[in-house]
Amino acid sequence: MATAVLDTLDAQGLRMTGPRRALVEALVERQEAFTAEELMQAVPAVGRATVFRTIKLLVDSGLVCRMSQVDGRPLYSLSHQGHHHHALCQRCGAVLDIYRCGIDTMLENIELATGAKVLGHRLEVFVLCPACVAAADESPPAKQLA
Amino acid sequence: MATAVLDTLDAQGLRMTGPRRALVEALVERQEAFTAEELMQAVPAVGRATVFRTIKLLVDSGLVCRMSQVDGRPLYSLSHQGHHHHALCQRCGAVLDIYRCGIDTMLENIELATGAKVLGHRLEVFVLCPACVAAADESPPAKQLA
DNA sequence: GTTTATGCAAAACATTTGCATAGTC
DNA sequence: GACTATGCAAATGTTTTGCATAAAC
Repeated sequence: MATAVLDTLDAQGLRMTGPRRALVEALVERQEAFTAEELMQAVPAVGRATVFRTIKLLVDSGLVCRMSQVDGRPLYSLSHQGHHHHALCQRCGAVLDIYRCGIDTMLENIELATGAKVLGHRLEVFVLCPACVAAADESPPAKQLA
Repeated sequence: MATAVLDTLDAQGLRMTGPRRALVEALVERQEAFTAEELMQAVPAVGRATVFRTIKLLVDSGLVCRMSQVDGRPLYSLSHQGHHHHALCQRCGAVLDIYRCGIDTMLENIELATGAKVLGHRLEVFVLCPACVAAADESPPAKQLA
């Protein structure tokens, strides 16, 4: 599982070091979105600087995507494939991928309506995931990513 | 022009102080998006803390909307009406409002496809505005919000 | 006169960087 | 052995906070 990610790094000519291995394994293990701080807590042996450097490296490699939370702070998750968007569950922290979002049509309409040329976009959707919709009535929120 | 904004603050029981007036006027004067820092530079007489406090207050009042730049840093602009999105020109900093974006249909589809309940969303579109599309071939980028 | 807002300076955060050391290839 | 990555600690940049003062209602 983590191997695929590590292979990609290898293919990019990056060195396979202990810290990188440990960070990638931590990410794969918890199939969830994470903040830089959470990742530092998950792998305390690795220094802050390396965590930030590695996150940046993974984002640049396209292996991790950066999203933003409601308050604007950055959140990351392993990127699964191609261009897509995310729905962040506000209760449990789950991240749902959205592939067929129909945004391309939307962007075309924007170009037509405004005359602007679309260079890129970012869409964040804040949701309650199905499990949390079901659970929301019974138990209190358990939002805890750490 | 600035009056409408000030009236809204007044209606919310907030005091009409010199600094607030000055900040709101600065915002209205430059009909453009701004960062906290730019606003501080525009009204140097007002202290940092007050600038941040006032921005927050305006965002909470719905008078200003917070968006994010490509790098994730926050950008603000006077909000014109209702729910809408923004297209940020990457060359000149212009902000185009997008009202009829068709995103509601998209969100409904997301709910159907994933079973999640959509609580909210944020869409940022990064563009070249029409003027910049025209100018891009001739002159070099002049991105300068300050 | 009471309550709220301001300014300043300091604190709190999050992220980045310089540089010597250690690890990979 | 050459080059890259790491760790630490310090620097950076931005936003927040405490508290005494000043302004608004």
